[in-house]
Amino acid sequence: MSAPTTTRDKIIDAAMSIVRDQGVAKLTLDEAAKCAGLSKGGVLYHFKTKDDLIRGMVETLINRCDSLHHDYYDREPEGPYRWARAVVQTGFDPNGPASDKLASALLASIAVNPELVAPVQAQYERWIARINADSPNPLQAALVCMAMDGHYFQTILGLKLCDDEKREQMKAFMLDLLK
Amino acid sequence: MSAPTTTRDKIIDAAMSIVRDQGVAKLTLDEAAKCAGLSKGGVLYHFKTKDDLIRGMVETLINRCDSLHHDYYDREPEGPYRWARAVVQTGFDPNGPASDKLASALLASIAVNPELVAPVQAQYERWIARINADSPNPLQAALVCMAMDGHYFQTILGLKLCDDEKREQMKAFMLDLLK
DNA sequence: TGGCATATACCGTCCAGACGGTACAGTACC
DNA sequence: GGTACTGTACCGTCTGGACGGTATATGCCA
Repeated sequence: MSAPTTTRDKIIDAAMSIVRDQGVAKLTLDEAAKCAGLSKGGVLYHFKTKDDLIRGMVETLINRCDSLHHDYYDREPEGPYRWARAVVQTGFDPNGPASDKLASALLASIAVNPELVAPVQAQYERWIARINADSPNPLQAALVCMAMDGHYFQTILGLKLCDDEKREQMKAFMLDLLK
Repeated sequence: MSAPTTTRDKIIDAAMSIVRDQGVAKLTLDEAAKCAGLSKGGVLYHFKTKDDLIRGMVETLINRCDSLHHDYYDREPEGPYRWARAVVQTGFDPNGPASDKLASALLASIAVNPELVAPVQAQYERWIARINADSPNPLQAALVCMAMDGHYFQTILGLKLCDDEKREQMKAFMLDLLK
C-alpha cells in the first residue's frame, strides 16, 4: 500500500487501520483524528460528517480495486476469461481488496450506515458485466469470482480456510480453470 | 425459520431482525427489548450484557447451520464430496446461513466486538476438516466452499451476482463438480 | 390448610460516559 | 489579506448497564 500523501488520504488510512486493528465500534472521529495525527476539528474540515469519511474509505477501496483489476488485466495474456483472471490475481494481491485494510472500508460502511455500500454495489455490477463479456462459460467465471468473494469474507472474519501454501495452490487451481 | 418459543429465543430473533432491517448501528438493548415485546430490564435478565446477547445470536447461527449440514448430509447420496455437497445445499437453503437473518449475527459480532467471532472461527475449522476428510480433491471442495462463503458475503452486502434463475444454475453447476 | 420463604421472570428509572457535530479562535503559508 | 487548515471548548443525545421493585409460581414446614 503506497504511503498516503495528502492529509485527506492520511485520515482515510488511519480510519482503515482503526477498523482493522480495533474493530468498527472503535472508529470514532476522535480516534481517527488521533491516529492521523491531528485534532477532531481537522478531520471535520476534510469530512463534514462521519458518513462522509466512510464514503471516502469506500471510494478508496473501489478505486484501488479497479486500478488493480486493470493492472492485472494488462499483464494477463489475451484470451478467454481474461477479466476473470485479473480478478483472481487482484484478490490474491497482498495490497488488494482482500488486505485487512481495504476490507475494513466495507465493514465500516455496512456497520455504520448500510446505504454507504451503494457505490460498491454499483461498481460490482460493472465488474460482473465485464467478466461475463469475455467468459465463454459465465458459470465457470461466476464460480471462481464467488470464491474470491469468499476470500474477502474469510479475510474480514479472520477465518483460515487454508495456509499460505494451500493459498498458492488455490490460486493456481483457479487460474487453471480459466483457460 | 421456526417460530421462537422461549423469551430468550424471541429476543435473539428480534435482535437479528433489527440488524437485518435497520443495520447493526440500530441494535441497542432498548430496541431489542421493544421488538421482542418486553423492557430493557427484561432483556438484561436473559443476557447480562450486550456482548452476551450477540454471543447468543452467534450460537444460534452456528447451531442452525450445523444442524442443516447434518440434515442435508443425511439426504445426500453416499460417495465422495458428500459433506461438501451438504454445505452447498445448506448455503442455498432459504432458511440457511445465507438468509439475511442468520447472517446478521456475524455482522453484529464483528461490528460490536471482533472477539465474539471466535466460536465461528472454531466451528469453521471443524467444518473444513470434515469436508476435507471425504473430498478426493481438497482443492475442488475448497473452491466450491469458498464460493459458498462468497454467497454469504454477497448476501450481507446486498450484492447481486446473479438472479434467481442463475442461482439455480449455479447450484447445479456446483453440485455437478462434486461427483 | 395456611403461612412464609425463595426463585424466576420481568419492569421502569436513573446515570455516567461516549459520541457526533457546532462554533470559533487561531496559525501558516501564499 | 485571503485561503487552507488546525485546535479547543462545548452541547445535546444516546446507550450500556446498574438497581430496586413487582408479580407469580414453587417449595417447605407445621
